[in-house]
Amino acid sequence: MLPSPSENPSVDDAPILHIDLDAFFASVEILDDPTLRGKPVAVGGGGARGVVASASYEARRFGVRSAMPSVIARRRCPDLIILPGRFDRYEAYSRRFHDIVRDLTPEYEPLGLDEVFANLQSLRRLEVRPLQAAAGLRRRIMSELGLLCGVGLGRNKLFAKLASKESKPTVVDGELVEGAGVVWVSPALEKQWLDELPVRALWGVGPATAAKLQKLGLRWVRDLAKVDEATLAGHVGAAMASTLVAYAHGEDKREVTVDRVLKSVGHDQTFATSLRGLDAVIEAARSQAAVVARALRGQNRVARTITVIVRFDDLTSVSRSQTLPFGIDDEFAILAIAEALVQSIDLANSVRLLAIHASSFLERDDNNMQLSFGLDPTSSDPREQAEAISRERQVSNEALRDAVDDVREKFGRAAVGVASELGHHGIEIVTQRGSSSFGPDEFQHGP
DNA sequence: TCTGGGGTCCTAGGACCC
DNA sequence: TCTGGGGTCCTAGGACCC
Repeated sequence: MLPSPSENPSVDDAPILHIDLDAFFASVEILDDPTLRGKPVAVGGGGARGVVASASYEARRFGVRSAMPSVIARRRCPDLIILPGRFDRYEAYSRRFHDIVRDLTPEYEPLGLDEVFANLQSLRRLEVRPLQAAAGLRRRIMSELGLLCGVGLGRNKLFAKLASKESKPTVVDGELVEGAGVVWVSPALEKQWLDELPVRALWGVGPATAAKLQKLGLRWVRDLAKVDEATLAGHVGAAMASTLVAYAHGEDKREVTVDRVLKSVGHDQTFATSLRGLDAVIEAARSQAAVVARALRGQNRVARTITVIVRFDDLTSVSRSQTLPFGIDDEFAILAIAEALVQSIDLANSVRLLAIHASSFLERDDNNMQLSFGLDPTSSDPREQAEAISRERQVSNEALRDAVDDVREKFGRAAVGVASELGHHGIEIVTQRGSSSFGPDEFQHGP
């Protein structure tokens, strides 16, 4: 599209690097099973409601793309091999990918499993040249992992990301066209790049925003550069307007953030056949609560907020959330709250998706302190330890029961027409089964 | 063609406190 | 008697990214 200058930029002209593994999930599957090489392969849900998460370039030649419904993908490519994801495997590759980036610089920020931004500025004194560093990364990722990737370089995240996209192979008329592998947006060419881009190419502009912009007659990034920000804000919100106008002028204040803090965990499940009725939904919530609890404990976090999301067959969604004065990480505690939230939702229509999310994290140790009211559960005195733990358990169960009552009071259980089924069912689950799960074995005190 | 599952961020309104 | 703003937290919904 655009000529890359033959210069060799310094870190000052190309401080930000973006690297993106090609067709990551599909490529890992092919590495693990070489008989798949050269065949159209996709990773994703193969069922009626599945979508493609990753497609090999062989599959892309048929028009298969990620986020495409599998039904459509199969129609375009009848020989498509759709594999379920093996995320443990992808995570293992991702860690090795990050290790290679870390050898270049510790100042990197992963996005998902297959992308990384890196800040090269600290390499200035080492006289590292960005183009050589990028080529070195590609060589190591190929020789050590067997994976292809594209690298973009630019003055900020905006240009680095646009450049890495440009570096990739593409499919033109069903034929694969090699990419450059490494692309640098020189500061002198920034304006030229932006002028040729549709608004949809900008980070944060999806289908909905693109449609709004289109209505305003804004189709190209160069159009956005001329628009009045206050007017735009009236249509897309203040934050979006401000970022879009900045991007259109080539400015991007986003930094490379090394240690992002996790803010929520959750589990979503789309059912092959939609669920009908409260019992079926609660049964599904039971296994989801266990998944969320495991994830929380894996992160050594407890969550104060539990959110339940239900999506109906017409794709409308409703959510209910409850914030507790204390954190939880136990599956029966999460289920007790989730169950009360589910009961507040009108389930007259069948449910295609159920999700449970946990957020507002506390450090587990802070939570223990809060719950044990000054007693030290790590005490060397076994009696104090036992009392602290039993206080914790009691407080948790009482507080949890109060929280469940809060949900019911807030939403009015009679209003949803399931009052007769409720009784103290949820609470009994908590006290009978929750007490064992709140027992001493479940607590992790100290190191 | 009919839309997953893991997340992040933004907005707007209401409650509450000072 | 009627009426302040500002700040923070919570909730519900929407949009977006990989």
